[in-house]
Amino acid sequence: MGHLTFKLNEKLYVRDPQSTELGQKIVSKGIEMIDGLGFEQFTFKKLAAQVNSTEPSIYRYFENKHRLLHYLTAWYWSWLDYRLDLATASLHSPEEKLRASIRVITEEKKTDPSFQHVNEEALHRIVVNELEKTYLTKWVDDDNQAGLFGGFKTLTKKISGFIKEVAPDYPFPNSLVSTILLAANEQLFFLEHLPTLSNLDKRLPAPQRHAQLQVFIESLVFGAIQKK
Amino acid sequence: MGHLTFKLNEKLYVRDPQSTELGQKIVSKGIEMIDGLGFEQFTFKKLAAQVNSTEPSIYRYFENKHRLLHYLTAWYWSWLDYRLDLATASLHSPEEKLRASIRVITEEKKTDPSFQHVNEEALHRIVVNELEKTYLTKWVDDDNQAGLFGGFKTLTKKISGFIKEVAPDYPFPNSLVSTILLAANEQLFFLEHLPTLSNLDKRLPAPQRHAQLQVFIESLVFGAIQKK
DNA sequence: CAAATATAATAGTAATACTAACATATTCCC
DNA sequence: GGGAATATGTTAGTATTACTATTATATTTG
Repeated sequence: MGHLTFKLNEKLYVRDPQSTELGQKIVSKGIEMIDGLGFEQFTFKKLAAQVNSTEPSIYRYFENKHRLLHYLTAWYWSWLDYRLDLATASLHSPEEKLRASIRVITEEKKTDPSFQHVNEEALHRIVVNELEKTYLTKWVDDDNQAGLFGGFKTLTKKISGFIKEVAPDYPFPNSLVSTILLAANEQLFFLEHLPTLSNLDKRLPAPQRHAQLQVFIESLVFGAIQKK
Repeated sequence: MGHLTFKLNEKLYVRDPQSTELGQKIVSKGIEMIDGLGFEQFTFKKLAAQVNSTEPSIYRYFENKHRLLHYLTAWYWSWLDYRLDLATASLHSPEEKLRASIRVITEEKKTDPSFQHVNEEALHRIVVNELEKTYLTKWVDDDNQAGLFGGFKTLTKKISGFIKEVAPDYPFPNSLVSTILLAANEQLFFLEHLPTLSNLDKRLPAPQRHAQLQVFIESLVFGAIQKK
């Protein structure tokens, strides 16, 4: 339990939070607090109080709260990538791998005992609610230059590769994958807050809802590439 | 020229900006400035300077800059809805209407002489860059209660209606429409800032790019509902 | 044990997102 | 034409945020 770590882009932090206890507390409490308060209400001052430290100490790990959000989403994409590898390792046909990818994307996210200090359920809610805030900023191009979106790109490329194997002539594999990666989260958001924009059923228990989501995303992917 | 107006939800503003000159200047300069600066860098103080007025005067029209963004996106959805009606009025088959809807969604947005005080090109860029900020907030549920997302819902429902006519058995018409409404903008954003996440070609001139976007969205919609 | 390193403590700044209170200008209508 | 209402302007102020600088104190390490 808690024996794995991801090597994330060094530009994501000032000092690697995995290397010290304070750093780990910043990450795990940071997840808790962003999940609880929402990103705009979350501040390093409040976080400092929760980890029994001070604002300047936190700034020694992350340039600002925005970079912390980047770090968390990058971690999330690495985690999905890892889960994708686990789910596809034993599979052979690209179509099976594609189907497994969609399952990984849409399945309910449960806390993974392989990673301490990270509450994946809370982290997934953060991704659903805040992901877009990592790139809808005036720094997108600089952040992209720095490689901060590498995790998202890696995952997109991997799934896109399966699509290319299944349907080599489909002209929009990357667009399709980036669309479903976002849509899966958007639909969960709409389900919660703007239910008329979705056909997922809030009254169903979580596993069924995620099954519906999976069917929806499959209808997009396999429909677009014409394999039913 | 400039002879049409939309009746927007009264909760979007404190005082109707269409009713006075200052109000109209706030809207048109607001569009210009949010487009130029980005939403976070845009402030009522800066806007006040541009319209030769003062912060408190602007607060008499909009509760805060967030509500102004709501107002602008609501206007945008009303405008698309209006263009959708124009584009489908003469059509008869639901499939044609659906195809026309996708064209309206994906086509290049040009300034519409029917509406003064609104630069639709700039407004579309704002929607591409800032739309999500209207709902990814702690006020979503209150804002939804107040009906601020009515425009988006109306448009979704209308297009969803076409889908239901074409494919009565497809279980996710609303999800499909909300997904493509967002995806069309996301892909334009990625094209500009994270091109590896898209297959649209930045080197192509705008009309062809929008044609590609249209083909991509058609592949999603007609693929999902199984009509090619 | 000294030196390096990490953290804490304190204080301060510019900008933001407002709000209050009051003055003035304009228009509406009797 | 005069008074009332309405819209706008003026000035000033507040709490919070997102930092930064400086100095002091632990703690680890070689």
